[in-house]
Amino acid sequence: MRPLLHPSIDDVTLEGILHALADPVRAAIYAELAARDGAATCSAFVNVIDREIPKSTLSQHFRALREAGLIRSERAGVEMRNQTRCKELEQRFPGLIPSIMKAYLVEAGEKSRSAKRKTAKKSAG
Amino acid sequence: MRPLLHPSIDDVTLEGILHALADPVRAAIYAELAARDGAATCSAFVNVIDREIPKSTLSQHFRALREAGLIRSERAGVEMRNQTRCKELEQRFPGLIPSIMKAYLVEAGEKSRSAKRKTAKKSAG
DNA sequence: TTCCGTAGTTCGTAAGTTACGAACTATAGA
DNA sequence: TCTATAGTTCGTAACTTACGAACTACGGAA
Repeated sequence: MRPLLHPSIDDVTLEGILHALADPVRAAIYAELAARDGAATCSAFVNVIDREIPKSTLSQHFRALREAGLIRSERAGVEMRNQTRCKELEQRFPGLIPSIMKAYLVEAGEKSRSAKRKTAKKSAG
Repeated sequence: MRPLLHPSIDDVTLEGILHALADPVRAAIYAELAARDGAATCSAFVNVIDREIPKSTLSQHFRALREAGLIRSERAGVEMRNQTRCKELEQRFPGLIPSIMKAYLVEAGEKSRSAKRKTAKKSAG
């Protein structure tokens, strides 16, 4: 098992960040992590989107976020504790992550509204 | 030749934007287009990065930017005029594009500084 | 009109990337 | 030492991307 790789903040690239967050599963994981105070395990995200994510896939997503410099992971017993590197990232690219998260929430809001409309239609029809 | 496809601004997704701008060639094209006042042709970007980009590849990059909703393209005689959709995008995801461009310029600044250091070393050595 | 040149698109394919199940490693606790 | 839990790695099939060759679209000259 190769050791966890965390790039130094100076080696974090815009390209890497955008690529990592361009995936909807990773964006959901990051948004959820950012919304929490502390750290969270990987397996807490098995249902972060509508369908269940296989754990090998989830593991790859965490690796992608980690190697892009978005999160920091450390082993704690049998599980893994993950947290965002938001302070460092804010220093490196001021305003970037907050504006992406804001856009993420704009979209999440639209989705939940359109879901509600569908539910309303169903119960009306 | 299929007609140019421009998504309605409401159909523009964060995922699409991040994916489009996660490519360094497309980010460079977009940044360059955003820095200009008016529109520019595709072929103006053959050398937007250090090496020359084949025109078929360039064409695909423009399509990607267009279909992500980042630019608007229209035929003008034999060439194509491209411009950003920055005002619409600003309405849809306030602050998103400016903060990505800001981060892009942070990195571009770092690169030019490290290139200068190399040049200085060379002429000193 | 026909021919030619320029600008850009499409297609085929080779190379690269991603997703996921099966098999594995690491750790805690009985 | 055995078992259970959490996560990783590997192999492979599916998907995506890059680029050359061949094409389309248009303008201008003859």
